[in-house]
Amino acid sequence: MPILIGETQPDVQDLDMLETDEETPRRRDPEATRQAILEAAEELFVCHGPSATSLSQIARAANITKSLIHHHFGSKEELFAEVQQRHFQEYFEAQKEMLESSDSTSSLLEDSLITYFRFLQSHPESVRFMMWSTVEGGDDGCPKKAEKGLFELGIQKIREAQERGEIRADLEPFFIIKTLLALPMAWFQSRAETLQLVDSEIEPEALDELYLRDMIAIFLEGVRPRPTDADPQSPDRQSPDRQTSSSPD
Amino acid sequence: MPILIGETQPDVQDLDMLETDEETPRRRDPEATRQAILEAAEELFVCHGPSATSLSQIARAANITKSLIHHHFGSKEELFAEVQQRHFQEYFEAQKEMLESSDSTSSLLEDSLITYFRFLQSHPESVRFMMWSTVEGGDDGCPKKAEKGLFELGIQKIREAQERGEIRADLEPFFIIKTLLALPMAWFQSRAETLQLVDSEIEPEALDELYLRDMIAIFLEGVRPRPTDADPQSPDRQSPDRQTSSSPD
DNA sequence: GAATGAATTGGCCAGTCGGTCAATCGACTG
DNA sequence: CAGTCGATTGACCGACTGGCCAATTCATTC
Repeated sequence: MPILIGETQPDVQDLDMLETDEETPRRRDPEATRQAILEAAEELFVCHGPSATSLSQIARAANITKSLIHHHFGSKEELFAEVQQRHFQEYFEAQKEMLESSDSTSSLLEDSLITYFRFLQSHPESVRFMMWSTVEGGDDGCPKKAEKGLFELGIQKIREAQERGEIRADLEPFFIIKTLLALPMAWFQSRAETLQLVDSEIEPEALDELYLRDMIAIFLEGVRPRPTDADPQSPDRQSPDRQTSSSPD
Repeated sequence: MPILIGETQPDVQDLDMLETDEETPRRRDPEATRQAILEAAEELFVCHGPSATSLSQIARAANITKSLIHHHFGSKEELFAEVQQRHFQEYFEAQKEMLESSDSTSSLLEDSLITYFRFLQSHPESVRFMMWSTVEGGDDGCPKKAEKGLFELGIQKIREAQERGEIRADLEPFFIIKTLLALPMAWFQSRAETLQLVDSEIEPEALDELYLRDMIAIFLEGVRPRPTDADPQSPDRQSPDRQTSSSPD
C-alpha cells in the first residue's frame, strides 16, 4: 500500500501549508520525491525482482517521471543499490536493537530465536528482499560492516553464556548464530510451498506456531550443555572442548 | 560447459552414421535440439534468473535460432516451466534415492543430514535454482506430488524411529524434516556472503566442514531422546508427548 | 524584480525484448 | 521419384527497455 505516495501536487499543498506554515512551504520537494521513488522501487523490487521491474513502473507507482529517477539516482543499478542499502540498514538496525535489548539471562538464545522468528513473520518483504539480493543483487557489500559488527556482538554474548555454562562450549559461536538464523529464515522462505504442501485446513499462523515450537525445542536442546558433563553414554560424540579460540572470523 | 551442444550440422554427420549406422541417421534431430535448448536455458536461468535471461541468449548458447525455441516450447514461460520441472524431477529423484538407500539404523537423521549437505555442496546450481523458483517461479506446483511423497516417506521413517525410541517423540516429524532441510540449505544460500564475512585465510571447503560438524552436533542433540526420560531437571520443557497424531499434512 | 540553478517534464533515442510468419530444408513415406 | 510434414531459418513486428536531452517550472538569492 505504500506505492502511491504522490499526492504532493494536487491539494496536499494546502495541508502542508497548514501543517508547516511558511517555514517549509513544501512544493517541489526533492527529498520527498527521493523517498517516494525509494519506497515505490522497494515495493516493486521486492515483488517482481530488480530485473523484472522497469523504471517506467517505478515512475508510475511513485507518481513522477522516469527522468526524475535518473536525475536523483544515476541509473537503475544505482537506484537498486540505494534501495538495498536502505533496506539492510533498517534491517540490521532492528536486529541490533533486538540483540542489545535482550537481557543477558539464560534465555539469550531462546529470546533471539523467537524475536528473529517474529521479525521475519511480520516482515515478509525482508525475506524476499534478502533472497533477491542473494540471487541477483550485486556484490556490493554495503551493509557488510553492520552485519559483521552484529555477528561479533552475538559471538561475544554467546561466549559469555558459554563461560557461564549456559551453552555447550564445544560449539563455535559463529555457527550457533548461523544455525539460529537459518531455522526461521528457511521456514519463511519456503512458507508458500509449505502451506500448499500440507494442504489441510490449518491456518498459516497456526502452522507457524507449531513450527516455532518444535524448532525451538530442537535448537535449544541442541545447544544446551549436557546434564552430566562426563556422561560416557555416547562415546563417539564426546567433543572434548574443541579449540574454542579458533573462531572463523 | 554443456552449453554448446550444436555440432549437429558440420561433420558429426559421418560419426553419427558410423555409430548408429542407418538405423537412426541423426541429422535434424529434434530431440537433441530440445535437450540442447533445455540445458542452455537451465544454465542461463540458474546464472541470471528467468527474467534476466533472454531467448536470444538461450538460442545463441544452444547454437540454434530463437524461433526454434518457440517451435519446441511455446513461449518463454513454458520453456522455464519445463526446465523447472526437469530440474526438480532430477532433484527429487536424487533425494528419493538417498532416502531409500539409507539403512534404517539409528543414524537415519545423521545420514540424511550429511547426505543432503553433500548434495547441496556439490550441486550449487540446485540451490540457486530453488531460490529462483521460490522468488519468481510461477506457482506451477509441478513437482509438488513428488515432494509430498518424499515428505510422507520421511515422516514415516521418522515415526518408526520415534517408536523405536531413537528420536524424541514430542517432535512433529514434518518439522524435523523441515529443520533438517533448513540447516544445509540456508548455509549454502548465504555461502558467498558468509565467506566474505569471515574474511580470513580459511578455505571455503574447510569452513563447510566446520559448519557441518556443529550443525550436526546441534541438530542430533536436539532431536535425541533425553537420557533420562523422567528427568525433572527442566520442569517447564517437559513436553508430555504432544499429540503425535496431529500431523499437519 | 531579475537571475540563478536545481527540480521536473515530455519527447526522443538506439537497442532489445518476446513473438509471429512465410519460406526453406531435410528426412521419411508412398 | 514425387509428396508430405515436421524441423529450421531469417526477416520482421510492435512494444518496451534504460538512458539522454532540451525545455520548462519553480524556489531561492541578490
